[in-house]
Amino acid sequence: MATPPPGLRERKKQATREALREAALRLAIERGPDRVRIEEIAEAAGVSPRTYNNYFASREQAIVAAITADRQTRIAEAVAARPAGTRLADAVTEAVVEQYTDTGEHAQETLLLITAKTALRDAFLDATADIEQPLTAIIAERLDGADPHTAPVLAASVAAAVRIALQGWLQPSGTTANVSEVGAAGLVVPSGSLPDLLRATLAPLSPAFDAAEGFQEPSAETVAPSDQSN
Amino acid sequence: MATPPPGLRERKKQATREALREAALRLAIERGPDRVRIEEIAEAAGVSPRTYNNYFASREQAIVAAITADRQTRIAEAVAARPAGTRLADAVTEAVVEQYTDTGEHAQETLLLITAKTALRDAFLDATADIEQPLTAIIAERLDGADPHTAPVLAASVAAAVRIALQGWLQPSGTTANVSEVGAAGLVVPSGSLPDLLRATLAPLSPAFDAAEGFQEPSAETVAPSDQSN
DNA sequence: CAGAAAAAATGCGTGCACGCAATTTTGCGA
DNA sequence: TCGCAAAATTGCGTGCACGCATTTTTTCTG
Repeated sequence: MATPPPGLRERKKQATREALREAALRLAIERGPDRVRIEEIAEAAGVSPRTYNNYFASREQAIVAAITADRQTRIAEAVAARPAGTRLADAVTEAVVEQYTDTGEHAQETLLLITAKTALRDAFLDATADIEQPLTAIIAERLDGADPHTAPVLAASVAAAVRIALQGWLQPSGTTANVSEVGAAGLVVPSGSLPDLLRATLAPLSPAFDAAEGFQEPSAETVAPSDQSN
Repeated sequence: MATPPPGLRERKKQATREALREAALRLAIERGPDRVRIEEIAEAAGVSPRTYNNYFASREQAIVAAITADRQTRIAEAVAARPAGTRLADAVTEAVVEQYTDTGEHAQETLLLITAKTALRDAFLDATADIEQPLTAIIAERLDGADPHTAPVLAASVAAAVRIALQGWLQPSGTTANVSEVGAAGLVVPSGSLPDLLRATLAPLSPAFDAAEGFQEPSAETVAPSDQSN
């Protein structure tokens, strides 16, 4: 897609970017997030400290990028991979769940690291916004012809929902002094499975997706057997 | 509710906060956003530079706070002010529109200032997240008894949608270099009226709200008191 | 009303994000 | 193959965000 020759220059940039984020993560794990100086990260990646700042705006961003790296690429593919007949809501939901279920090699170790420092956790949560752009594109494609506002809003809503889910997921300790009570019932699930939490969090948005799709095709009831055998 | 005496200490804090943001905005307008040193802001507010940083994490945040200050307070009230019979989607939408339609005294001047510098624009957009918490509370109240996940997600989605709308609204002003035909009186109001834009952007979320409300009352369970046709 | 405890304000030091301008690297066409 | 223009890298300087320890202010108890 418009990148048969990805460009040699661009390759080098991506290589540098990867080297930087890998170095950042490795050092952060080795000696703790606070004991990593950007000078060391830059050196480990073979660039100057100033160049490091051309790639990442903060130390936390670099570290977190090591796990959120190609998420934005995979998310679009994952949605596109769903059969065309699938409800858009389901396609997006399952694609999102898929992204956060991989449990990469050092994912556990990294997640533990992130929960430790607040700044890292925030950076991690902010990184969910990265899926917004790809999602907007893929949703707009499926909703071709609908109101131009719809796709961006739905994509942003999904990103926001994911952020909510992750927020609640890695929150077991340290509560927030809230001014308003949210009911006497149980507030947040105590760190159940992340996939289930994501599904539950995205569920409230399904009607919006259905309506957007329905507006697309006025006829034919969408009563397809929503079997998610995966 | 728990604040008959808002606390004398808390009052002083809010006063200081207000003094800081007002000073920040005034100085930013007077001499441009880049020519304001935090030392001056602090001095104008009668506190030390270090104290300033206890209130705001960045210069941009302080400046922007001057216009987004009590938005989070007003938004909840605005929703609550809507008649009980109103669709929640409409109540929220109109409440949001109301917040961004006031056009305060120096709003025009300030908006122009914000469009100029990218950092300010970003801070302004990030400030929309402030309505998330109040919205969550008020929505959860109206949806009392529903899935605990719903309210936070809907609130976050609304905030995201508002951000999208604002983003698109103050877009055309790219760089701050070329001023060939924009003119001095050229207010940056590209895509029609902001209220309409907000409504259009929030529209895709309405089905989600409707579904949430419908799920609330499957069969007129929740007793509606005497008719309050107001 | 005194004295202690909690909370905020302040000073200081450190690391760093980022603008700017000079330098090196990369890509492209003659 | 040889420049030349665009893009990336780098060094430098400036302001500043934020942790930490100290001092001042406010609130709570006896």
